[in-house]
Amino acid sequence: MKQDLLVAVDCIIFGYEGEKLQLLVIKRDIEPFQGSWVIPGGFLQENENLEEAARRILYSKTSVYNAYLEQLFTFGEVNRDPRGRVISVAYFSLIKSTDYKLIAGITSNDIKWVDVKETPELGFDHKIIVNLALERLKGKFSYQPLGFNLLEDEFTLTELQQLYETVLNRNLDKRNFRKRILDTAILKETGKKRAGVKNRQPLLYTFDLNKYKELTKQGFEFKL
Amino acid sequence: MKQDLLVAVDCIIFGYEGEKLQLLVIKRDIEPFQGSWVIPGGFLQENENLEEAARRILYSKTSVYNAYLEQLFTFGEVNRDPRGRVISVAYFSLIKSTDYKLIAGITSNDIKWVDVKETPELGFDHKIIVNLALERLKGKFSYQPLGFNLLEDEFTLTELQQLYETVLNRNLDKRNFRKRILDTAILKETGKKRAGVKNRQPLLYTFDLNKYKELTKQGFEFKL
DNA sequence: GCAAAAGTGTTGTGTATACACCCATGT
DNA sequence: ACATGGGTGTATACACAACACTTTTGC
Repeated sequence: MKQDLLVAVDCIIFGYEGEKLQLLVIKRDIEPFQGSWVIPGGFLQENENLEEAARRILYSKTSVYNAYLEQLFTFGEVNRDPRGRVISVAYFSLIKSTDYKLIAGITSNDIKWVDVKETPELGFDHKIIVNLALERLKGKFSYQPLGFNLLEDEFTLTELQQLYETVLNRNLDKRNFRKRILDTAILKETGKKRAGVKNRQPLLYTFDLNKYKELTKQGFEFKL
Repeated sequence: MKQDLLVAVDCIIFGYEGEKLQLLVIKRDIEPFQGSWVIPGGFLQENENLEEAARRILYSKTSVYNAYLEQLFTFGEVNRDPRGRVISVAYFSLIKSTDYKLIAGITSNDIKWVDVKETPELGFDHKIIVNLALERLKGKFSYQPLGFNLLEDEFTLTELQQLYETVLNRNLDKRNFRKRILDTAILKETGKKRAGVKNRQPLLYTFDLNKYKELTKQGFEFKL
């Protein structure tokens, strides 16, 4: 038994900065699609699992290892790659704002963040892949607290709300948002305030992962 | 570039009979796991898409071609197959009750339906795959009207409710269930009644696919 | 007429939404 | 003192959950 095909892993990497949801794209330096922007990917190695491959690719572009990572979908259209048959297992990842800033610093000509609302044309079928990732992200945001993976460890409620508004693409009521988030009790007050702002200093919160796990076990549901 | 691996497609095939959710399993006639029960699968052919492969496998075991089919997950653990590296793209499928009966008729020693609550040990990592499929099915049932894919074209509200109770694994209130289903208006009365029962004859309904599509476009949400 | 399942509304309870003003800080 | 965003409570509408009796049919 032999198959004349290859298995690749592609990563949709999301960041959040300037109240915009950002996507990491790289410029291909070889054919096919030389010079086109694409999402980072690579071929699966013999001794690695799919998720390991995704983390390897993620790390190679961002130097981030422990980001949120989730399998999205597997694409296998016969003609999706002009070189031949390539099956692509797509993963999507959420990068913390602190890490985002480091990556932004090493920006070169062939790697950059783009606002997902202004995504350029992408090589292969990567536009389709990204669109699916966006739908999934939006869907998951409504019933799972993923937002914390895109912010810094400590954040204000307003920052969190702005993130949700960006991803869900609608405005949320400030008081209702705060009430719901605080009622679920998955946030912990740090007692600190963000200083150096030109108005009242907002309280800083962290995501209480243990509390969240505990609640999840009890069949708790988060919805927004 | 060369990879020493194979891509397989495996199908979790669900049916519904006797108020039980059923899973189609086959007995392997070759090593590895010879004599074990497994879910149907096969290797991806060069000229077929992933979903086409899933349909081919589905058809080869059930003679059903147009069942509900959805990609579930891709499994790629390094040692999941003793023969070597095999990536498996899993699909799950829902078989109408009418088709179920045909398949049940051709039951042989090496293919059978089993109640998912009494699934035997399965070869490879298929138990894990089936469990994931069950979770996904349960999840989707709550917010997408998939039930109709497991019943006959015409069904009674009680039958529909029993199906939901089986899949969701909890009891539902009859009046509330009927109210909600009928309020969404995705059902059409046929005007017919099911005769030959030893009590009052229940009305028969069909799923109104067009209405459902229309409502979905308007951002309607189904929840149970 | 009896057994068995079909069919049918109302009421309370909790949840989601809409909404406006005062507070702290920097300039 | 003024501009900027932070922080807070209530009233209303809506959705969900609980609940029991009458009707039809076959035997």
